[in-house]
Amino acid sequence: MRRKSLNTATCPVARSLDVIGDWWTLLIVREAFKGASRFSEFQQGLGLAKNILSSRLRKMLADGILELRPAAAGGSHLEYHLTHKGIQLRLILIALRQWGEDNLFVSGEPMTTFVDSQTGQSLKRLRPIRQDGTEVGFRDLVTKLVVAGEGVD
Amino acid sequence: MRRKSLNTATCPVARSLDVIGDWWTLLIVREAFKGASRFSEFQQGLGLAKNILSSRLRKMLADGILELRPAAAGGSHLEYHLTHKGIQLRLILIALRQWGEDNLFVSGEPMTTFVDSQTGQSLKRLRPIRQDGTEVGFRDLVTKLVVAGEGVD
DNA sequence: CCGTATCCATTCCGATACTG
DNA sequence: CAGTATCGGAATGGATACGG
Repeated sequence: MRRKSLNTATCPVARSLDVIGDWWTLLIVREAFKGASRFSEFQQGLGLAKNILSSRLRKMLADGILELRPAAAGGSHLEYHLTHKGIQLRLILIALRQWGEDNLFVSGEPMTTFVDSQTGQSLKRLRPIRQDGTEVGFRDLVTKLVVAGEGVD
Repeated sequence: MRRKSLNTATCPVARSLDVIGDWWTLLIVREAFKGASRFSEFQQGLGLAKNILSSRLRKMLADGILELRPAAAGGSHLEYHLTHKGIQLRLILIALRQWGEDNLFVSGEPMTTFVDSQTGQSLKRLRPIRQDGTEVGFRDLVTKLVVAGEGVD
């Protein structure tokens, strides 16, 4: 039987996973951030089967994460580009990356990391902070039911 | 054929997805943050089949995300608790949550959100910042190859 | 209450061949 | 180059029945 769809869940985590919670989607987004925009670039960068890539790209277009745009340099071609919604996934990639850097590598292994292209500086670890700028402790978060669109606090 | 394992990739995003990149693992972590620690609590909170839950819990134990501890209140029972490695997944949950809140709900829908249990304040959006505290623009991130354990910049 | 074992349908994924 | 079509093996997921 098909997995339950989570797209009506009240939990945003569940809905997010329903859209991007598979192995390839976020890696496609990663490639897009690295500059990939064509079918072959994604395929070579990821090494996945073409039919899988095809179906993922189609789903990501439908989900509004990618959009098709004519090639920049006059080519009569269509390219896949991140939408605003897709660009915002960058935070999730950074969170995944930092967790992986801190927990999945042993000292000495080669590893890629994000650096600022201007200064070469690396990034600080992301931290959850309250509206007033103070930091939230590990266990000090509770879920609360609100109505979307009505500013909380 | 089995999906390629990504656990030797140099990209931390790929390795992270190899460990937590399926639909249930992060939801189990979410339940654990909400206080679930027993098999039945996870099962009722998520509504997934018991065999799936069983295999996921086992894998998460093997991956060091959960650990078994004797029940707090003298019960002769074992409970699943997040390890430090598991607790650090909180950032990923927050990133997923904020993306979902911003992109997957229409105004008026009921939605859960994180608030600070002390003050009731909601959280600010996560932001990537450089070591010097300044904010990084959307496209100003490049991946760079480094060696794990050697501090970058 | 805590799982494990089995069964079955669906999906995922890779490989390959093929079209425009 | 950019996909689509098809195949087969493996994994996923739900339901149920069963043992500790």
